[in-house]
Amino acid sequence: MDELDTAIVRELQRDARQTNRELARTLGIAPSTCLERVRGLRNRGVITGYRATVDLRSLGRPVQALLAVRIRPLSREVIEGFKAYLVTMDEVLSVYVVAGGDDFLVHVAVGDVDRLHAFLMDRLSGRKEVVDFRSSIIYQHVASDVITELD
Amino acid sequence: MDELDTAIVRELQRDARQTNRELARTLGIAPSTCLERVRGLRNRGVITGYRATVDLRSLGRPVQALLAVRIRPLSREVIEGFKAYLVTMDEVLSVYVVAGGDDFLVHVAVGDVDRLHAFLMDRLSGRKEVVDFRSSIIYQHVASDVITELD
DNA sequence: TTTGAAAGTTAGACAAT
DNA sequence: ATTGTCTAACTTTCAAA
Repeated sequence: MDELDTAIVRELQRDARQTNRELARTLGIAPSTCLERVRGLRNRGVITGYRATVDLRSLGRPVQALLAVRIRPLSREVIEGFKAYLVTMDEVLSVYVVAGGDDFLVHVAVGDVDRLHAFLMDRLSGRKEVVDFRSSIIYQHVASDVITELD
Repeated sequence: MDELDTAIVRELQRDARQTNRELARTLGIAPSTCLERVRGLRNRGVITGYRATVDLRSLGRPVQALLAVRIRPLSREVIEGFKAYLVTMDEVLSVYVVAGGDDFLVHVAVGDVDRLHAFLMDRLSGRKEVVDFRSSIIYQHVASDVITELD
């Protein structure tokens, strides 16, 4: 991860579909060099993929919530099982397994509040391992699109 | 958003760097048609961008946490100001403005626990509007890479 | 809207440095 | 590791259906 790698990672986070030539020109290196670098970053697992980002509203899912869930018993099996269950559901965008008061934080997006309620009642509260949960409506969500090394 | 648009959005979330020809072949349409569709989705704001995803560990940021922050007063100005402050900091990956007990949930990634502590003490607890916060270490974070319409 | 064909551009491989 | 060159593949435009 020298300066060049850092710049490539930054640029491809900004726009993953720019051409290799364009990227090379930005960095002031030959396209073939650039291609080699990008391949290296991909192979070393620094770059893990290339994804289109979408507008949840356009997909008919304007209502987002964060669910703080407590489960018991706190065994590896139960945690993995519940996590696996969560990620199978289309409503779920993101699952955080956390320390502290809560065990899971689950980011969901649905069509409306009724569907959120239905999700909580029909898919969550019925689970044996779920002993408690709170749901918080998300008013705004901002994600930084370029992640860099620190310092 | 007909069936074709849905498929394009799905495919480009899976792999944003596949060629237009490849995508067209998958969908069974002509490349020129495919290009037109993709442009449409981009212009209509359904697809908001194309981003490389990165491995936080490779960027030297293996320690993640979720910070639940309460701020006062809860005015639009203070909320926007605090949010703007958060997103300027490289440690911050994501900011959720939420209803309920907490006002903000902040996803951060840093190099080690010392730096997490330093962040909390030096950048967060000093702020006038922050009346309380809890930090939870994230053991695991799984994000679904393909977001679809529901039902 | 969708398409095929044409023209211009790019990706990817490779030998040389 | 980086580069220029080469060929095959690709993108993009546009006239026609």
